Amino acid sequence: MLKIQLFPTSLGSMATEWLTPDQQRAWRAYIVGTTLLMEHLDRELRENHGLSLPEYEIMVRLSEADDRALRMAELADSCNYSRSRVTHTIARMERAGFVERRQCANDGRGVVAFMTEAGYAKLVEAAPVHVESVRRALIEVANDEDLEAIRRVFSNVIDGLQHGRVDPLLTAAESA
Amino acid sequence: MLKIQLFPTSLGSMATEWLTPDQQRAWRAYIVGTTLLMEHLDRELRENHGLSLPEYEIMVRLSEADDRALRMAELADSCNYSRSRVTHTIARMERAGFVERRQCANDGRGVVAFMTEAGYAKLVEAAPVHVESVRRALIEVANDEDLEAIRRVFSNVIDGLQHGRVDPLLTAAESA
DNA sequence: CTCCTTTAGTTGATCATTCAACCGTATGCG
DNA sequence: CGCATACGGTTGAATGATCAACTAAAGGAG
Repeated sequence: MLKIQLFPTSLGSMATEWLTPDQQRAWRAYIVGTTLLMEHLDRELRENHGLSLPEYEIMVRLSEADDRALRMAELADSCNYSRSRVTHTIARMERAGFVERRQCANDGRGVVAFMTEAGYAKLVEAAPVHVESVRRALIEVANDEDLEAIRRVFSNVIDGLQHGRVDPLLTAAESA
Repeated sequence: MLKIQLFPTSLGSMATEWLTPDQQRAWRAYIVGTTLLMEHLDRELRENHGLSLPEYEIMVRLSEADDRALRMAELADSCNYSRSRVTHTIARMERAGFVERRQCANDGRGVVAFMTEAGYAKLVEAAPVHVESVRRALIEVANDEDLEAIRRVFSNVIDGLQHGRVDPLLTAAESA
């Protein structure tokens, strides 16, 4: 029985390079580890602080911005979330009292989201616990070289995906 | 204006170690890179093959199993998905004709999901393209040492989270 | 053997995200 | 100046995931 595995075999018509066993192990560990890590961090935030991980990311970005405020599009860009997602998430956070929206002063199209005092207090409460979880789950099981490799690799991933060096439509055309 | 940043400051009552700048950069690159990578891989599978990333993961696990079949609980464990999620996802895949469910022969509680010929054909079609995307987006922007670091770190993450060495309730009790 | 606890999987309601369409505003070209 | 295009953000329906509760089957203790 032929099994699909992500290393060399005569699968498909495409002259494709499959992953080596080492590449495969790295990929699988990354996928499973990331699934567990995100679920763990999200569950802890929700149970202890009533925040989801995306809400936490948004609050971090707002807290770092001048006047704790960002345009919706800037917020979407910095989190790499869709504008629709940010609109829905900010609406929920506004209902919870963590954020308020105001019209942009110099661009009638724009909306600025800024963090309320309640939101800031919530982040102050949640951040130390969250960072501790990140440390225990990831930072403490890696050494400095490992972390530098992660930083370098995922910076390269960002470069490739964000700046169009990996374009599936383009690569499909090249193969044609 | 005090900004929340993930490195040392007098935030919170907990005697917490914040992340160093290097740790912070690794963490941020990982979070943003992972968000982009998952969105990219999921979008490509959906647009080109009508599969979501979780559905693809499930199909890979089934294809690797004896007789291309797994119990629902085994499937949930191997993907690190909840049983409820697996039930809903398998129901959708069954409606699409990629999977069939049967009663377990020697345990009346159990249900076995196995891949149909149509499902297998779909995976054969999708796998080379998906692997190529993984190669281009991640493997090609890392060297062998980087990949070994990723494998080691995320294996450690899995160990810590899956085998109870990071237990938020326990760590909270220890701090009390 | 009976009964209680645990396991396996499902169900349906709710929530969060995605998607396409929409509306209002800004910009730039003819 | 008017109009067409692009931008910014929102909306609501559809989809997928989560959650708590549920049912059926298995196992073990008394």
